[in-house]
Amino acid sequence: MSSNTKSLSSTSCSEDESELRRGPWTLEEDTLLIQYIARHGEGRWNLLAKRSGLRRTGKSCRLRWLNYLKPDVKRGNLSPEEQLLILDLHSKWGNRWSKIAQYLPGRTDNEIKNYWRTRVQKQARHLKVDTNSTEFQNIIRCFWMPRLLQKIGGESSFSSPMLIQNPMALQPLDNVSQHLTAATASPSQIPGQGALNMSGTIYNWDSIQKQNAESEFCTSSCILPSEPIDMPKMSQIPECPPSPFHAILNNDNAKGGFCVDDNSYDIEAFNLQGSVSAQGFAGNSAGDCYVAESNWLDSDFSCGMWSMDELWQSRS
DNA sequence: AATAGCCCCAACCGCCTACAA
DNA sequence: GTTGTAGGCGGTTGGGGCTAT
Repeated sequence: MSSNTKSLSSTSCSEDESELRRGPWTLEEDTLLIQYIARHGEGRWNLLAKRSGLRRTGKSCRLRWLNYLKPDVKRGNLSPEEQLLILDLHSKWGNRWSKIAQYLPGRTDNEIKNYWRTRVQKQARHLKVDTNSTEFQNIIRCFWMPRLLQKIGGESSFSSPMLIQNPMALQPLDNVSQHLTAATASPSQIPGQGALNMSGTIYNWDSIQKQNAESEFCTSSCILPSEPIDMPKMSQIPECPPSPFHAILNNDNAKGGFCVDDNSYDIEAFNLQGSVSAQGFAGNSAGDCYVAESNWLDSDFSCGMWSMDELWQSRS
């Protein structure tokens, strides 16, 4: 959307020279703002608004600069890595958009917020669940995030500047490193190929992919586009491990299979066939399978493959 | 080709916090 | 301690563009 071509808001017809402008920014306004900041720097937005000649509020100027004009603002679709980060960080911090945005260079809190509302919440609506519900958290952890991981791993080389620049990002997943053939290293030591650095840990994508490839039943047929998730049943599924990294990477779970279609890593593709391998869902009772966030790594998830029917039966 | 409905995102709003006077 | 101001944050909205019919 080109905001420069938008017409001004409803006040434009009776616009007085002294009135503040609202609505979409024009090219002239953008230029004024950029030039002023180039000369005087950011900050003191109300002063900026007065002195720059812009008939805007300081708030509006700040927002326009931070969300649109700032040179390092990244445009375009979020990469799988970025989506993964958002999902993971949101599970930790909730709607702390600005905090989440700190770990995605070039992305604004507004953009992340929009992503969450338009993509993630949309899916929750379709599935008739609340985004804060356990069911939806499970779906994200057990289906969406693994898809993103697979997508990331499937790309030729993983050298995400985002993750490398933000060693604190994905910190909640630190536990995973204990179960990986991981070596700590500074970012400068990171090999160019096949390694993901999180929290100073190198994750070897080759081994990740190998494990996935070895996973039983991990074919595209596991998840078909024809049958949506049955949410009433889904809601009965015991909570799965907090992190998909665990399910995918943990050797104990190598038999498990998340089925990922390289071409549809977005949540739009969340559909299940009658039989689904959902590592971490399994267990003879909710108590068997539920593992608290703090200690899931110590628990035994090696429960093999379960069909959805088995899962439902196990819950009954 | 026309149109209705949906999607996306830039921008606004209200609230909160920090800080200076 | 109180008040005013600025900046930041999360929630919400409006409208242009896209898509399906």
